[in-house]
Amino acid sequence: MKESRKSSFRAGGIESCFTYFNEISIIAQLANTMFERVLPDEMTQSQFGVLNWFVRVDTEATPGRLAAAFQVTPGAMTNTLKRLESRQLVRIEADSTSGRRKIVTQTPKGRVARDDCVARLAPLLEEFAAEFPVKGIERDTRSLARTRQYLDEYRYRDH
Amino acid sequence: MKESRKSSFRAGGIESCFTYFNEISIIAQLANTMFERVLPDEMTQSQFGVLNWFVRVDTEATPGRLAAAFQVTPGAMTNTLKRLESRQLVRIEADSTSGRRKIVTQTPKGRVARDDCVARLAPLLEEFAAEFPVKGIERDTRSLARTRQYLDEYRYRDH
DNA sequence: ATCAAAAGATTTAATATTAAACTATTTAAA
DNA sequence: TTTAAATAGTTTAATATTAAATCTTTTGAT
Repeated sequence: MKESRKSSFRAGGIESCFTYFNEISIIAQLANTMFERVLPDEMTQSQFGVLNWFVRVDTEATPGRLAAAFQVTPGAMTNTLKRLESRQLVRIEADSTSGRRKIVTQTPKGRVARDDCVARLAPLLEEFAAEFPVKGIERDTRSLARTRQYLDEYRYRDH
Repeated sequence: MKESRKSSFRAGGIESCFTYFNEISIIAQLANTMFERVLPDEMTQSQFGVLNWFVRVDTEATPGRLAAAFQVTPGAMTNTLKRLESRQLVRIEADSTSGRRKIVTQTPKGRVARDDCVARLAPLLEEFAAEFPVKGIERDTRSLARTRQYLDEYRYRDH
């Protein structure tokens, strides 16, 4: 079971970047699994994400804006919103100013559900925060934000 | 369209960590989409991941070891391997030393397919590397590796 | 030696996501 | 004003993934 063998990207910079994105995607997967394990059974990450968005970003949104914010297809967002609506955690209404738009808002019940999720997530994050100095996390976050911004802009360039 | 409102995690450390994981998961999603766009149509990230694993880590593996390495369920890996096998990019054989294990290896054709993927990915990474100093990326990677390690160990603790 | 439990892999049913087709509405150019 | 193109959202068909059930083989306790 020998680990670590030579790679095949020629330049070192490329190899480093590849490893970098690799670590990021593994962390995302592990954190996702970890979070989903403590969320209520009927609540997925995507659903929580939407509920939390209404607290962190804005009080209302169109389905399209949410799809863009979470980088999923419009169809995926239709599905997520329908599930949230069926449990009355969000309200979906016609936009009076435009017949093709809809307006999504969070219901009080949705806010309660979101707060419950946050309460379940908090201990995990607290445990993590106890292990890693906040200063370092914040510095890393700033650095990650630059990468995120780069990728975000990249996808609107021509390719 | 007002962005950025107050959060609701009480402690600042928790909030910072939440933002941290949030950035990571957004990057993972964007990078994944970006990578999948340049990979050949019939090749998914998961499939490339397995092919690349054989170059980066070891020349043979059991399905279970691969499932663990990629943090997916055994069923998901069965599916991925069957698809790779159907295109003769990997070989799946019985393990002579154990009747319940199987041994997966990469075929020469699989290695060629992997090299082709790397060639397609390289320009993207090169462009990225040109924008971000390698030193910084490597420092961030070390930091991320610590987080990954923490999460990796976390899931084996009792909860 | 026997047998219960664990381990490795697969199958099944359900869900989430995507790409692509489609419907309806709005915009803007002729 | 008419109409072609663009925009917003939904639906559909296919795929990837998961959890749970199942099958087989191995391990280990007695």
